[in-house]
Amino acid sequence: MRWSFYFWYTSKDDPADAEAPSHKYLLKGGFIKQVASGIYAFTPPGYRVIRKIENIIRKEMERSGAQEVLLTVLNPAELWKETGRWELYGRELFTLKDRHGREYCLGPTHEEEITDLVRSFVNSYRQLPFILYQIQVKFRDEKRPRFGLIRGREFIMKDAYSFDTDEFSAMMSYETMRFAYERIFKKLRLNTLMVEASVGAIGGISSHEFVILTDYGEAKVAYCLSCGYSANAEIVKLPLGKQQEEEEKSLQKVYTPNAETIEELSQFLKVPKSKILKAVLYIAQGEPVMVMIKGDREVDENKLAQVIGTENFRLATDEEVYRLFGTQKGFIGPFNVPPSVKVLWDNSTFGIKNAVIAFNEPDYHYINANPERDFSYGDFFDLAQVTEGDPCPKCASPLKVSKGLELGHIFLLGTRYSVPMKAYYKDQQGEDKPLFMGCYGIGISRCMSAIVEQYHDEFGIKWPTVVAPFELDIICLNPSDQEQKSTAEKLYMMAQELGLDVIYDDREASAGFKFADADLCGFPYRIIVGKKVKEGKVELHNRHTGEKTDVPVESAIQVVKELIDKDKV
RNA sequence: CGGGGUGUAGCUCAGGUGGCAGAGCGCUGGCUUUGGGAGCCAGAAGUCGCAGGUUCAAGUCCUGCCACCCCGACCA
Repeated sequence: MRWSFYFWYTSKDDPADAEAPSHKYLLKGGFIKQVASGIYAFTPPGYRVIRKIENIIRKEMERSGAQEVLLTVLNPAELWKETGRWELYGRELFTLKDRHGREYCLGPTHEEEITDLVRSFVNSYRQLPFILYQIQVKFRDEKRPRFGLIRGREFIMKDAYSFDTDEFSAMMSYETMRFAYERIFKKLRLNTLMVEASVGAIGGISSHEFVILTDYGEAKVAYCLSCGYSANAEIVKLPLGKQQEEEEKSLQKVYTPNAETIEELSQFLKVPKSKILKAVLYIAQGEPVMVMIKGDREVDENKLAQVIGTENFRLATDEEVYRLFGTQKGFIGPFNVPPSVKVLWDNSTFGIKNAVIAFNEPDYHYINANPERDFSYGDFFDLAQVTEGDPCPKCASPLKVSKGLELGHIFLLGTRYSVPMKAYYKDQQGEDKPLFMGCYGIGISRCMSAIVEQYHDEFGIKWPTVVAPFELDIICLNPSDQEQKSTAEKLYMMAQELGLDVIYDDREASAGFKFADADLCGFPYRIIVGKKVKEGKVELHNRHTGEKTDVPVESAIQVVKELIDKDKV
């Protein structure tokens, strides 16, 4: 490709609205163009990267026996009504009507449609198992699109679905996909972590996420360096607190005006937050629920949802707190609690000694409160967010906690879709049985961002060779110099002949301009044709190592080809 | 959906207390340049997010709306 003819335009200024490195460099480097919030178009070089990622995924999917299909973007509402998801999916579903008033959605995922496809062809156990997959655009009206391609409302996804006779067979499909995913992320040069994930409201059986550790992700992952355990933080179980060995001091009532927050209380009383018992009031489906938890911990609302069996809850308002307890937030506690209030004790509160606690008296707290003597526990639950240093559920070593970005998710679904959609097969006894399903997703456009997050420096992107828009950039420093120009042209022809993905920067621009673009756009290799052509030499530059070497013109392309071939192994 | 912020040339931004619409980059033409985003000269380029209001006068003040970004709760 000759750059002077290529539709690729970079910017000298940092884009105003981009924070995450991937968002910034993809915009600045002219790989993507924002169309609306969470909606991006890909330019020719941007789409080249996407296609390379897709092809790596395709190859590994095919290798594991999955077969590619292409389902539709426009999904009729009827299918979604069969599984109840027309309502359940809620406002994230983009919906529309045709001229006859019939309802459709833009597919956010394709369990319904794939199940519909499969039930129309599969009748017998003899046809099972199999895995189908597609690469397609998905639409989700996200509450908050973020960080460029990282969370878009329109995005490219690979989604696969497995169909088996029973759970055991489905586990095999699941394992097949798990291994495929491990290979895919390795080939994409992404350093992912496989974490156990919540099976969530769908009631699946097993679920794993593939995440990279980055500040620009929204999942919280906990992992253990000594035994290798890793999981989405929301499913990490925390044990009952240890019995503290401390002399019980006498209970004392202390005037603590305006100490509404744990922070204020801790400073006012000069007591560590871990010595404070905090009461957090939620309203769940209209009913008050009080969570007692240690002051240095936060409630994990995913865990709370599991315990109370609904996701329909929120923090109580100041008025509600006052109406129930006759005092404001910060002064409520597990004493004389109205019978309508359900009290849940977090595991962390067990065994505390000489704690600070409020007993629903305005402007007063009690210090040196002790369980049994001054208050009594109720039932214990695991409700706290995991924090760094908490014990690993497997080996009890201190856990590490990081933000993670989810790139892939594999899920053993069971019969969640096949039963309501009547996707049955006849078993050997001639009986109808529901298909046993699994689903497996990879966010392809998100992977593009993830790669940039893992491979960049202050000058721009450093694409791994396997996904680089071009593997080699040939820069002719001074196109008006005939010798330089003809050398560059010759090298460009040779590179094309050897089948390299090469871009030839023949633009009329200063050297610095071309170097800056080369850095920003992230070509793994660069050949610079400059003054040294007089000595029969060009410079070879490696974007990843920063290494520069002079090589003879005749062998330059061969040298690069060998390096590229090595990178692709 | 709650909280915060931004909206002026293609891009990045400046425009106290209301008084002629600005800069840098980019773009067009010309000359000179070519190893780290070149120099000089000459130009083109605007519904100041939208609507209403206050005022002799609004980019600037007021009201409403919209869009986008960031922080929190959900998803690949």
